[in-house]
Amino acid sequence: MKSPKPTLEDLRFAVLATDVVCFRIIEGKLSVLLGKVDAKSVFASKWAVIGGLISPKDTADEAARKHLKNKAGISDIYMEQLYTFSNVDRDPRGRVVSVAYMALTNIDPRSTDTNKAGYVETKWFPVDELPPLAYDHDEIIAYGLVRLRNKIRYTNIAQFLLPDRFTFSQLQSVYEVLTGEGVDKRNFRKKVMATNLLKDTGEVHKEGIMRPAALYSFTSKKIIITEIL
Amino acid sequence: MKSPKPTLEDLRFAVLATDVVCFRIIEGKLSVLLGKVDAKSVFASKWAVIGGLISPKDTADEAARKHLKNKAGISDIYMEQLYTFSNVDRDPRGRVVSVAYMALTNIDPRSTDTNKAGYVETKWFPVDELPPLAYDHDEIIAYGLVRLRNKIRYTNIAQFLLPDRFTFSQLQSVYEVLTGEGVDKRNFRKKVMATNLLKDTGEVHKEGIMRPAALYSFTSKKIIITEIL
DNA sequence: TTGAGATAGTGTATATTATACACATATGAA
DNA sequence: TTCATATGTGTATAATATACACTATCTCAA
Repeated sequence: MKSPKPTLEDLRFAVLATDVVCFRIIEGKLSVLLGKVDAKSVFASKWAVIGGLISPKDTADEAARKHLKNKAGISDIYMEQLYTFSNVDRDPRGRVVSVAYMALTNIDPRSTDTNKAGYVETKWFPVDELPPLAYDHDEIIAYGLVRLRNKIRYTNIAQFLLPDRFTFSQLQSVYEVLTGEGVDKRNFRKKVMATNLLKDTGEVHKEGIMRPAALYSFTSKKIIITEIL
Repeated sequence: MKSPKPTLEDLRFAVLATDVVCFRIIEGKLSVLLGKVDAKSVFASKWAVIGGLISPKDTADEAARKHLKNKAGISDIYMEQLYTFSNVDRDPRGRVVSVAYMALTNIDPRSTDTNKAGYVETKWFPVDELPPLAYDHDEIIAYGLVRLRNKIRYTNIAQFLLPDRFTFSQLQSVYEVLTGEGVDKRNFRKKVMATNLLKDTGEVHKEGIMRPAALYSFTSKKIIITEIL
């Protein structure tokens, strides 16, 4: 026997959320920004990636950017959609479907003008030293890691983990941290230069007692797909 | 001034849907399965990819499979999530967020045991001869096309567009249709064989008056990532 | 002023991989 | 038996990737 036709309310059963896996390389370690969950929550004292509910007037993208801004003081950041997690029991409080994003930055973009809707505390954790995580956020972070580690090889997204102008050593370091393997600097330079993704700014980077290094920048902020490594 | 705390009903504003871009190669043309929208709809006489609402007990994946089965009589098909479309006005009737999927098949898997909740008619259309489409389904199909055309180059998903056992010519044809460019059959064979994705079944394919061709199959149904073309 | 310490920057020889290319083979039908 | 049709195979050359080590530029301290 068929059940009666569902009402509109039956269909509006789910709360929509968004979660943003924000990556940054800190002292040679790929790290992710987490927020400590409020003590009143089921997941008290666990950590979660930055996120929250989507409100009626926002797209998932807009909601993701708003939560980054309100809860972590982050704006103007590279962001792309990862995957939508819809397991029925992923949130013990009820049905929550989450559209996950990945964000990349090279600095700590957090400012202090966050409202009180956020986390007890936000903090960057190296991806291989993660604390206990709330919800299915381990799965979400793992998904982001795979995406990032693949995409670095065939797109120009490395730029979002670097300052606007950077040395070849800095660029190479990003690749080594993400792939986990070292490369010969002469061969690395040849490969990267062959892609035409970089331009020499003519400026040099002076720091400490070392020989100054030429500063490069990416030619395009748009995602360009081309084999690199 | 801040608005009052939203109620649960305020947050459960969206209807969740799923849309499946189902691909199949028919007579050398990459084609997609569409359903003609009911005459009572705003999009009457337009065509849509197979999909529908997600119900409370289903994940997006489960909902996608159920709609394929109920509305197009399709089951046991390769499927992967594409992207979630959340534009506020993508459905003129109200807020509908859709989790899009891509499905691949080699035959017409439609059976006639579809219930009446479906479309006026379902039909395969070559991707470069699409009829007027409902909602943002042009965008969804375009997204699926990009995914498929990229993924064929570095995974073993070509298998889902082929029968279990296939000749090298059939395999090469899949690649040529999807990439839009021809390849030398000796070089193609070398590249594919180097990946170890295929095994010779020992059997041969006899058809018509031609020399029989050896039948191959993929060694794994699981998605394997390895450079092919 | 000179040498030590630190990182930047460069070229070549060799191995590996990709490409271009043409003919003999197996089958059924006439 | 020969014709039509699609199958199946190898090699020479070009292009690309890899391995590898020294010189250059700067600051600081002796």
